[in-house]
Amino acid sequence: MTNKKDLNKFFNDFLTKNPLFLNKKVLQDSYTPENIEHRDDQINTLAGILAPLLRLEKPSNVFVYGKTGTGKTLSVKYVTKKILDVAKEKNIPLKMVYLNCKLKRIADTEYRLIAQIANEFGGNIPATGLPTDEVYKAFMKVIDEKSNKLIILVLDEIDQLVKKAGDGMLYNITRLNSELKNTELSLIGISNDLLFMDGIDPRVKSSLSEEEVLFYPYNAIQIQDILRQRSNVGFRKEIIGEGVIEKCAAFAAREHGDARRALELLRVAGELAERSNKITITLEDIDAAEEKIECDKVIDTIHAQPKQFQLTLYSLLSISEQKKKSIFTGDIYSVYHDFSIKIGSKPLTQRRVSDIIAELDMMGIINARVVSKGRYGRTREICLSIPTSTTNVIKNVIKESLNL
DNA sequence: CACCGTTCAGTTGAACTAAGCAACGGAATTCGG
DNA sequence: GAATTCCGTTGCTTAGTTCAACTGAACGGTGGA
Repeated sequence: MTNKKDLNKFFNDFLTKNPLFLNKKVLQDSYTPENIEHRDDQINTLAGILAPLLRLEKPSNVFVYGKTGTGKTLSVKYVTKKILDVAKEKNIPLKMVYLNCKLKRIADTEYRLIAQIANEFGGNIPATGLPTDEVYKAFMKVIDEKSNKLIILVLDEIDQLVKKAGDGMLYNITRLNSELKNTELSLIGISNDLLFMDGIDPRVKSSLSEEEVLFYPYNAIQIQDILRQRSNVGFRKEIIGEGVIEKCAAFAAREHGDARRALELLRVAGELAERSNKITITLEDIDAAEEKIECDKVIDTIHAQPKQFQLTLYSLLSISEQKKKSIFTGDIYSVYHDFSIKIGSKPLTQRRVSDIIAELDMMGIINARVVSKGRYGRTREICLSIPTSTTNVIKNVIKESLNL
């Protein structure tokens, strides 16, 4: 495709040929399907808990557990949306706020969380500079003024927030209700961590999880159902090759039944097949998709991270190229230090780099384990948990974003 | 050989600091009469 | 003289630093069999 003619031909071909996708949205994870498979119990329970809202009564706070991709967020959004619809019809003053506490710089501290909610209601709270209790006051003022009688507050990945900010803030939030005059606030906490509630202040615990809903992982058969349902809408008929759905499901079931992953796998496989002008999706496309997703995921998270973070990862990747064996913190730090000086920025201390490595571990980019090597000290033993084929791509991405 | 104190290379927690930001209040400036 | 703008001060959050305590098993020495 070096000259115009070729490019014209390419675009024309692209338009004339039958697309594999009918409706790609269906396969994206922002999509909320009309019926959610294999989650009837949980949805009914949730609906039962929230139903009093329609009688202007405050429902119990709910705590939703389950691993990633088990449909927690989806089900909660589904139920709340339905209830909002009904409320709107009946003119019930109900409002829902959904916040993902994991999002950096949006809702990952107590201050930012409250500020964010207040801003959702039309408040105007700056990103920094105010004392936290001042923010609470401003928040309550905004909420009470807007005189929405009932509010559902959904806090997704609440475990991440508490890990960072401590459980004192949960207490503050649960106490909000008694401070609010015109408004009833009910909480839905969503957590990926099944053990999250252990080690939380018992007062908070009893107040936050008046009701609990547990989402079990899907098994392979259920994931297959979900994939079929969505692919019927998302793809043209007869596109999906033999065993493709099964393979996607198997991949996902291996990872604790993560349906989101299965769907993503299928979608990306479709995109890859389309790009290489195939008319069906084959098993190879799944493998390629698996790799691509892994790579993209890492690249996305990297882009959102600060410079020094990227540099740390870059150093890590550089080392791992040279020696396959496990890597230790000290190695990374010295390489990182050199790089940092070379590009003319002040290196972070080892303390911070140690934390960054822990973060990388959390993100699943690396696999780190604290080991004691006898009297040769104690360190993290690190190995990459991404395929070596993608490390080069990632290195280039970092290079680019750092102007190396 | 079994046992035990030493030792290393980080890990981890807590206190602290610098950079940004907003609000406050007083000083300086502007404005209309 | 009142209203408005400007500017320094204070107090906040947050990312990162400094300090220091803590860790846990291999090493190497000891003593007993």
